[in-house]
Amino acid sequence: MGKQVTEMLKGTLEGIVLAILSGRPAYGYEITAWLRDQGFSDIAEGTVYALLIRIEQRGFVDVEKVPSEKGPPRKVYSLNAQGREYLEEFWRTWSFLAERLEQLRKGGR
Amino acid sequence: MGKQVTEMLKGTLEGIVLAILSGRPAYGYEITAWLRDQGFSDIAEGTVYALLIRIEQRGFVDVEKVPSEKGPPRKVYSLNAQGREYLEEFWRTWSFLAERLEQLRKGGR
DNA sequence: ACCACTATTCAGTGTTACTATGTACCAGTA
DNA sequence: TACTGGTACATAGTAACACTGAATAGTGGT
Repeated sequence: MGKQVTEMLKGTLEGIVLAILSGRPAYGYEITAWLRDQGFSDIAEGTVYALLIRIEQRGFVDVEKVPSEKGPPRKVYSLNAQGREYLEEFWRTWSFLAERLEQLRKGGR
Repeated sequence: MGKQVTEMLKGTLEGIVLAILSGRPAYGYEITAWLRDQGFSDIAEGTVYALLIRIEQRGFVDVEKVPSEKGPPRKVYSLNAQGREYLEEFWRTWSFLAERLEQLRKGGR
């Protein structure tokens, strides 16, 4: 999609994935497919997996290995209490930024 | 303000500054002060100056040195045609991201 | 002479997403 | 048996960007 999105995703992709997990548990391959479906056409698989490992190490998610009918076992991630707290902080930060951007767009300086 | 904002600003700060310049020409010190005023409390001066040099090298702005009543001369930046084009692309990218984020926030997965 | 404010610059660091590749498991088919 | 394709995860190296911290420099007031 271009470099602009790539840079903008820094910081927000993490929130996006946490938001997805707040709805229901999911695993990497599934998340990647969903993102592509939503128009994030060139998010690399490696990016998602790296991100998942990161949020696991920070303690935002619980992990469970679940056997798959097709292929190797899935690592299913679910948001825990700490993750929900962090997600709420993410939304506050996002709101702050989005409000200022909208003001700027509407001709404000 | 925390690391979350810092990461989220990657890619958007550039758009913010371009949007500011689309209103009227401005110089670094002024932009930094304005940002701090808007609640971006810990955007480093160095960050803004580096960004200005970057967008200058990409050809998005025209630069003019203007003597200041107090202190060294100002480098006044104004958005040129190429910059306006890039800014529009920025808004499209931002909209794309913002829409998906809002959907996610409203419980959609 | 010294300090505060204005104004710009730059070297070094950390974080994050991308590229590219490798590993591995399973089902269908020639 | 060997091959292909879809599923699923991992990782080393790279690029981009914002931050830290410091340096430089001009002006006015004490």
